[in-house]
Amino acid sequence: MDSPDDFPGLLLSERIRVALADEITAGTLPSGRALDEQQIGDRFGASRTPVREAIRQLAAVGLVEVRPRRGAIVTGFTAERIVDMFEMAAEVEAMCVRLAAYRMNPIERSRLAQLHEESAAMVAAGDIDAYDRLNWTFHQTIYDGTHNAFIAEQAAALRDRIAAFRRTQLRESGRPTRSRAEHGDVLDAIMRADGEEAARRMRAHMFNAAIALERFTTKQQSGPGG
Amino acid sequence: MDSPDDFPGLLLSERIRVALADEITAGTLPSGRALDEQQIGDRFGASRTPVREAIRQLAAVGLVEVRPRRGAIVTGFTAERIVDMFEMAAEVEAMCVRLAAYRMNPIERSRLAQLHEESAAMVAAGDIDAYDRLNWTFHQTIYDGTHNAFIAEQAAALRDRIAAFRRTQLRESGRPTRSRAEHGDVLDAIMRADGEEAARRMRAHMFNAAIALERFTTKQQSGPGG
DNA sequence: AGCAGACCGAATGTATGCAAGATTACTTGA
DNA sequence: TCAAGTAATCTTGCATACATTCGGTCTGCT
Repeated sequence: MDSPDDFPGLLLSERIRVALADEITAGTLPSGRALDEQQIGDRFGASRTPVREAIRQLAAVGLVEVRPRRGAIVTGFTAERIVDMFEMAAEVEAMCVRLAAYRMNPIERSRLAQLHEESAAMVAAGDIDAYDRLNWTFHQTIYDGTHNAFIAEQAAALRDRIAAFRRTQLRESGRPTRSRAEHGDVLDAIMRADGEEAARRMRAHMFNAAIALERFTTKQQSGPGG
Repeated sequence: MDSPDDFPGLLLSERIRVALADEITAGTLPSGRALDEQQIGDRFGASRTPVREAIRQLAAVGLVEVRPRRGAIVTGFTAERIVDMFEMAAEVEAMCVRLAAYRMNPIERSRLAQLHEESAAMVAAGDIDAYDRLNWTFHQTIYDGTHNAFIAEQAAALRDRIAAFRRTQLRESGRPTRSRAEHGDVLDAIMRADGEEAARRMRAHMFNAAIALERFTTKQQSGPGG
């Protein structure tokens, strides 16, 4: 897993950053684990310099915390913090869909409906990964529908940050079907340009996803970062 | 201005980061300006290492853009992008105040009202800096009132990012008085625990601040980063 | 004269070495 | 035996040196 020798074009610090991010979200590096620069450098066959840059990048995304002159530790994802992150994500999604419902042009609305149609086959086939990818496109289309590049960037960045937890919840039995149905409800409100209702339905959708995640993780006891 | 010799306790990279951030938001470093690591290091009497870290930190908050092996340039803040940032800030503030109106306990509401009372004297005295600081505390108290640590962090970070543009708008004649009156409207809705109304009023407040900024900058032609 | 290719310079990326601060362990005293 | 102070060690922060790549320019060919 720790073989940044692939991707020869990328910067060494970038490869280390991606590798560390994977290990953190996968739980290989548990919450609170101290990140020793020299040790990580040895593990990747690199010096401390690119490791330091990678750690700072991870700190910017919130995956690690750096204490000046005291080293970096993996961010502690308590259950409460994950709930908080999900609520923030839900509110941001609601915000985006409210603006998008008012601002999307007919072509954008049509594309959104088409994406929703395409997802039916994936849910029927049980292809969670494919559905998750199309799910991302669906939400990204809504972000862009706000016609606000900054909001779209921030929303996408936030979604990336909770990606590790988000993908988990789709694995609960029956969740993809209900997830798609909720998408349909949101889409319906968007088509009627009812932003407030779309926001309410999106909040409900995200709330249900969070509930599904909690049910799934409490049963499995294998959440990322414990 | 470039004297990071003050603040001896802080890390050198942090001092450079703050100094560069100031110069960017103040317009001393205009949009698109290339940031030469060696040159900046010489200017601050430091080596390239802390300069690199500072630049990466600035990239994380969106003040500069780093192209791999091609150096960093100051982010271009077009008028449209500033408008987008203000809209995002307005929506986030509205989101926070909506949640806070539902969740703040009596003590927190009382403290918010007290802050509002204290601001009256500063507006009357025309002390913009003092009012701006109390303004920050007012909004931070609302963030904390969401009882969601993650949302509070993100909202504060976003507010920091637009701080440079925000302080400018208070310098328009008569703006502090109107700003405080709008705060009073928001506070009123919070006290009645009417989250939706508080959100609407907060959106209006932020919208007015953006309008004031635009009026002020178009008259002055001295917006940060041009 | 215009364009293509190679060479050169300059800036970034990485490695290594040194200094300062923090943590830990040990010693000494009560 | 425990607590406080001190010293040793380890880690981070910074400086310096080397490697690599990108951009510009010069030259040669068409």
